[in-house]
Amino acid sequence: MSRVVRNSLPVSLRHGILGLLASRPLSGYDLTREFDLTLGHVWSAGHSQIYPELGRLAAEGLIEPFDSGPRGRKRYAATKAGRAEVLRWLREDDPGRELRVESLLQGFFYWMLEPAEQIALIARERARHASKLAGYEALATGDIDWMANAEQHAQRIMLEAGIRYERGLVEWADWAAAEVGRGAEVRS
Amino acid sequence: MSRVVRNSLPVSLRHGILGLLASRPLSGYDLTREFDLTLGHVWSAGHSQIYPELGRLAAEGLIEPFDSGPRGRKRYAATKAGRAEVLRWLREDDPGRELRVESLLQGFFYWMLEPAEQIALIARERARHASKLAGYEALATGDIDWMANAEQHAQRIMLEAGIRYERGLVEWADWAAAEVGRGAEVRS
DNA sequence: ACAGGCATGTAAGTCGTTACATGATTAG
DNA sequence: CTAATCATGTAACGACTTACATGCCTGT
Repeated sequence: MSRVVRNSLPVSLRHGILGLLASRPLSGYDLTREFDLTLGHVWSAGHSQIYPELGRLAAEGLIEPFDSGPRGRKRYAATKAGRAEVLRWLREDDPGRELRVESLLQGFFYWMLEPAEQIALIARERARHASKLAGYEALATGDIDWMANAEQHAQRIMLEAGIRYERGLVEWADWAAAEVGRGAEVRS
Repeated sequence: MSRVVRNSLPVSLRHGILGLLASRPLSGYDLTREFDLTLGHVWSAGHSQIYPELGRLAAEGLIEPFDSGPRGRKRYAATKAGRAEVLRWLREDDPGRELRVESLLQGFFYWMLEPAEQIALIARERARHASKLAGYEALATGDIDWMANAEQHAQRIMLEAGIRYERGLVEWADWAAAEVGRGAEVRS
């Protein structure tokens, strides 16, 4: 009997899926789209990760088949145990895992380049964040009725996190470009 | 001949290591500490990932042993090819990989709980970010001479990214808590 | 008819975490 | 002398990405 106790803590993917299925039935394809569009700015997942996980969740009794549709479409819904697990996760699992922002990692090494080139790279980074910010803001001020229900409202609240985070980084990029100029001057 | 071309793009870890070794010789232990303390707020890595990667980088001629010290300490330095690779990475590889913030993922599902509990969880999240922010600000205003050289200055610039990002999330948490209250009122 | 999007899955390989394992040096 | 910290590594497992593979509907 080498039965291992199983996932002690991390595994965000399964809880992301479970959380979405707790409110309404969705197919693997739907979930993929949801991760891409909605949860995407804090956690991403591709379909090749989602389909196997649906299988595991079903095997564990946390979700169950709900119905079928055209083109082999299969929707799943959270079971009672699945919904309970989402609540347990929210209440008990304090994730706290580190942040990962690959593009900012490069910033630590910009100093190896000439100031002009550094400033150009910072501008590229600014553009990346400004573009995301614009997208989020357009969504926020679009024609969605964010107060329609609690779930919709939660999405609006999380969208605001993205807006503030991206706005912070756009402002940072402007500050950083000026700062690189200042540094070059001081040391010249 | 099934010689695969190798890593086309991602692989941030190797470039993080290479970037650090491009400025000065460091041991695996030093690198682990550096990832933990300095690069940590945008990219993390444990020693069990670093030691094998040092072996691979050495095998590829991007780094080489520099010297040895007590307790088996081995320092490596970037070779000419290694330094060139860092510059190529900065100039050509536009990372753009998605952001990952596990703790914010939970926010999408808070609506399943009572408003009072939601607000408590948001407070926990606020505390997490406020504490990080305080740490970063203390560092920034501490007694480090950030203008001492270009590398030091780059670290100050990246520290500012962390400060602005965490500040944005602290402010977000305050906004979110108020917003949850407002939502509960509207729908009651 | 055919293009585009819907829809599901598998395989191979890399990345990342946790746990295991060991030992040397230094400060108190 | 003994605890803390320095220091390096491996193993097992789980997470994630990219590529492969297939086929069905619907709108034009």
